[in-house]
Amino acid sequence: MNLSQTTVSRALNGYPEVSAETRRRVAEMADQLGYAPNSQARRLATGRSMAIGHVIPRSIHEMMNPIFLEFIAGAGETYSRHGYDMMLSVVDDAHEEDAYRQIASRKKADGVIIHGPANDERRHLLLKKLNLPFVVHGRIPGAEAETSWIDMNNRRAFERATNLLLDLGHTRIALLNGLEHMDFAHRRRRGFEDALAGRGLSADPALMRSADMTEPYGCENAVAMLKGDNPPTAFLVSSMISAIGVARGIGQCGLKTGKDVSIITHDDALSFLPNCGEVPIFTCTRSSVRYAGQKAAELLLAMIADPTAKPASLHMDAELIIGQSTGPAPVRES
Amino acid sequence: MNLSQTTVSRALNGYPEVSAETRRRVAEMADQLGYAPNSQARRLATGRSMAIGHVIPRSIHEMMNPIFLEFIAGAGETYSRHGYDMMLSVVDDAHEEDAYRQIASRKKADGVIIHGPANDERRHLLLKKLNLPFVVHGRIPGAEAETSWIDMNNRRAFERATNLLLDLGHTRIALLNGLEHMDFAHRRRRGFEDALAGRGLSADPALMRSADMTEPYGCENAVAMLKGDNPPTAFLVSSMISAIGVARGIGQCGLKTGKDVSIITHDDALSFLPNCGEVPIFTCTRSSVRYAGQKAAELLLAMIADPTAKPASLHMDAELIIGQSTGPAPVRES
DNA sequence: TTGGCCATCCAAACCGCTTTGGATTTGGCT
DNA sequence: AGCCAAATCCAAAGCGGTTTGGATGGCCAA
Repeated sequence: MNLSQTTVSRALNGYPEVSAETRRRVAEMADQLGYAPNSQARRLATGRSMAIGHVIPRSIHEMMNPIFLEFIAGAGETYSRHGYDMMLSVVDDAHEEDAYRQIASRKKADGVIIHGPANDERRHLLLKKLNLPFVVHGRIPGAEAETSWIDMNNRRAFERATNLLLDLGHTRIALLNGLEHMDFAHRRRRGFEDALAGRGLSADPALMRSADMTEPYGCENAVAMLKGDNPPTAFLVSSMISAIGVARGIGQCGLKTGKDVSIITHDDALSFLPNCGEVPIFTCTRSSVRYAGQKAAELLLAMIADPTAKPASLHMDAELIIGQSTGPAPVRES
Repeated sequence: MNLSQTTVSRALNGYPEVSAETRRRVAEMADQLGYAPNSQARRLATGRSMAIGHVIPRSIHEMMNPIFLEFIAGAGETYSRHGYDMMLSVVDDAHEEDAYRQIASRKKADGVIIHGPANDERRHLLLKKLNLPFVVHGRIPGAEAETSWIDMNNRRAFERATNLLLDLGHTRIALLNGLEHMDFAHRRRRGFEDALAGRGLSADPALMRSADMTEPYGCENAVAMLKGDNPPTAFLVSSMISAIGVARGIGQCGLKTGKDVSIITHDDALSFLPNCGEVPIFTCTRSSVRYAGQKAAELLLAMIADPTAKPASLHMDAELIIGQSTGPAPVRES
């Protein structure tokens, strides 16, 4: 070959100051020798780490669940398409801040994604101080205008779902929500309450729950409510997994889902929990979290490419899809 | 301060050639200035990338499921405890090999974990050629002795589960397995068949399925089999998610799980699908995949620390836990 | 006092790339 | 032929650490 390091670098990185012929030869050689530039060296030289960080607290709750993985998968596709790496840090809850600080001070990533914002979110303040670009999956209450985020319209989705149930004649509607200190759950609850209020009804606290969205959570609460007096005729559930539990609970009570008791669930379109077919099992509000991951990544990469740009966000509406789990409210026996 | 770069480096990295007093001052200053060594530079200088790679094909199948996330979470804990980063690459199935090659040639990671080995696995050959340390989550048929791996005893778990059902009087047992081109599913099937053979029975192909372990997969096949002639009285299922589907299917047929029809499922101890309590919902073979992740990471880090060491592996037995979903075979009506 | 030996600390080389600022060659035009 | 701009290519200076091979100074035995 006999070419300088400079030329090889330029050839490989697509700079124009190199003839097509030379570029071809370099590429060929590199290919033949299995050469690829050492990424640490390149990162050091360019000052960009070409990686996006995701900090996930170890605690077993909402976060550490399949929804998160699906999001990650979506984001990961976008990253690799743009030559970025994805860095996951699993940390003790107590060390979450440290993790962000380290990413910033050691330059481990060019940006991060904030997962699962809470009502009293603070991470964005730290990241701003650290000057680390970020995108929020969800929204930070009170910081919507000054941050980039991607979120579905949780309030509206649950408002529409509730309205559908009301239209079907249901008035005793239970809400099995996620943890309401999380922003998304908080909004969903508001949508639920708004819809009820729109019909002059008000939510019955006895029919509302807020917890980690496991399967047993759905089942146990469904059974408890159905066996109580003045039971609900419909359930609005925050996740497919819990909805499956609710369906099980309904079955345990000797009732039929979609006939005696209706269910609407939010469906994140998880690959292992398909809820499709001509008539899906569950009536649902659906929004692909994988797609959200892709878009969040795009937003973040754009921010990194142009740090002067204004914050950009994406607000998506969930589809309301009719499945087998809803029907008219049963006529009151009395 | 007025200390040389050398001294600072040594102080921070715990070398002995620096006085306690100086070390203290350096640490204090670093802390105060929020200084931490740039990781790219350090990596370049040391030649170690201090990261472990996980390549996950984008395809939506077994892999891209919650089990994977739980494993990742376990591994991630170990990594961060040892100062390693976790690098995830989500790639097109067709580019999986490329991803490994890149990791090796660009020195993106010091080692990788192979997920979901198949019956005709080849990745380990590539990695050996690339001289990239790796640990297999699962086992590679025919390469058990020459690779490091961590796996549960799939065959034995399913053999024991089958024997339990046989002891309860079940003879028509259905197997809803994962994709049998995957090693783990293959072994589970063997366990099932071995147990039957041990009693002079043989598996009925009409009662065996192999597919992605979704919820509907469980439900649909349960219904189909139960409505067919000569229906099974018990189901052996490869995942909790499908087992939930099976339970739903049983309900749809107007039957009672644990009474009319028994279920034993494998339980990976996923956080969002707890199957515990005094008497768990499902009788199961249980093995924590999160723990497997921790151990796999430890194995890999040890390999990296001492490249001359012989391959080490960990073979874990699953617990067989009695829950509510099993009971004696119903007496045959005839 | 003097030499020797630690305990400390430091200057400089190096890790493998990108990028800057020239140097050299080529080719078109007058 | 002579000149200039464009096209190529290259040497060397970083990037921010770690590591090597001494220097320096203090302390103790001879």
